[in-house]
Amino acid sequence: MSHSLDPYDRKLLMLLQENNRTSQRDLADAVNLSPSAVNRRIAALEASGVICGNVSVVDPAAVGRPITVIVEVQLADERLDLLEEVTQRFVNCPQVQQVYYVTGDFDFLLVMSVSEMTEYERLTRELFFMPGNIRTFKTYVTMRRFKQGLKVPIDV
Amino acid sequence: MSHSLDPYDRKLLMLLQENNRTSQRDLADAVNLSPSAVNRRIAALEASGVICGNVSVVDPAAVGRPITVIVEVQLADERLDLLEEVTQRFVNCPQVQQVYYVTGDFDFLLVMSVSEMTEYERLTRELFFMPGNIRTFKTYVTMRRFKQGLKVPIDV
DNA sequence: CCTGAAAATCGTGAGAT
DNA sequence: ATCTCACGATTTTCAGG
Repeated sequence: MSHSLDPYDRKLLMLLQENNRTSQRDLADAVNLSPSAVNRRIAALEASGVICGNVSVVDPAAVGRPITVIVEVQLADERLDLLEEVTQRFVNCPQVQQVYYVTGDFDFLLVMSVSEMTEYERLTRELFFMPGNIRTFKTYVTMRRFKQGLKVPIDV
Repeated sequence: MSHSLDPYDRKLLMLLQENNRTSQRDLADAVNLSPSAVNRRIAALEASGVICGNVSVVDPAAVGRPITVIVEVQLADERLDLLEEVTQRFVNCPQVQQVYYVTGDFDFLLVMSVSEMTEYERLTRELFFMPGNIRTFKTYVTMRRFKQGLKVPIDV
């Protein structure tokens, strides 16, 4: 695989995490490289998977999904095949934005984006009450999202 | 404000949430519009804040931050000025990706991206042990991130 | 609000250093 | 590895329906 990222790559990643619409010319100016050097580096970062996506961020409220719900899920049985089945159910649900499998008092933490609590209620039936393997779940409704991003800190 | 999004806008948002590098011509083909119509709509969506960002997604492991930690924070006092102070502390920490203020057993839920547990340990001192106002916090280390995105489901 | 074409900008490869 | 330059593609603007 590709070896350690040099300071140029890191700076580019920082900038692209802020705004990936910045033109390669401006990026070039910012890091003191030529546009084509920037072009090659970005291509390499994408090919190697360091950059694993390029997306627009949509304001949930603007598309009718103002409610973010956080759910702690506790499994009944951690057998591998059952775990797989549950995971798929979570991942395939479009309202589920994030699925973390964690150590501690519960097993999964979900972040969900819903339009109203009735929608969430309906989803709980599909996701948690369905067949089996889920012992309990705990719901937390967010009153406010103070920060929500995927930005990873990158040391220079 | 901008009026309700029509089906064209919704489709565009869906596509841009997947990949905002898709050329406006391809987008135009996908939604059956002219490229310039697509251009104007995207500009409007950005101006109105429906699209609130355009970012590259970086693989945390590839930049030396393989560990995602989830923290439940319980405050000692929910006085507004203290709350504000704590919030700022969380938001300003680069390792903190997400800050949710929630109802229920605890007050804040944080998602953090760190390089090692020692880094996390150091951050707990800055974030939670500092002056006052934090009663307790509970740490959950994620063994696996099955899904991590900000994609909002958009109904057509 | 759309289309279609013109104008400006940008991304990308070739060749040289 | 890099840069410069030139070409092709894309974005953006503008006239007209």
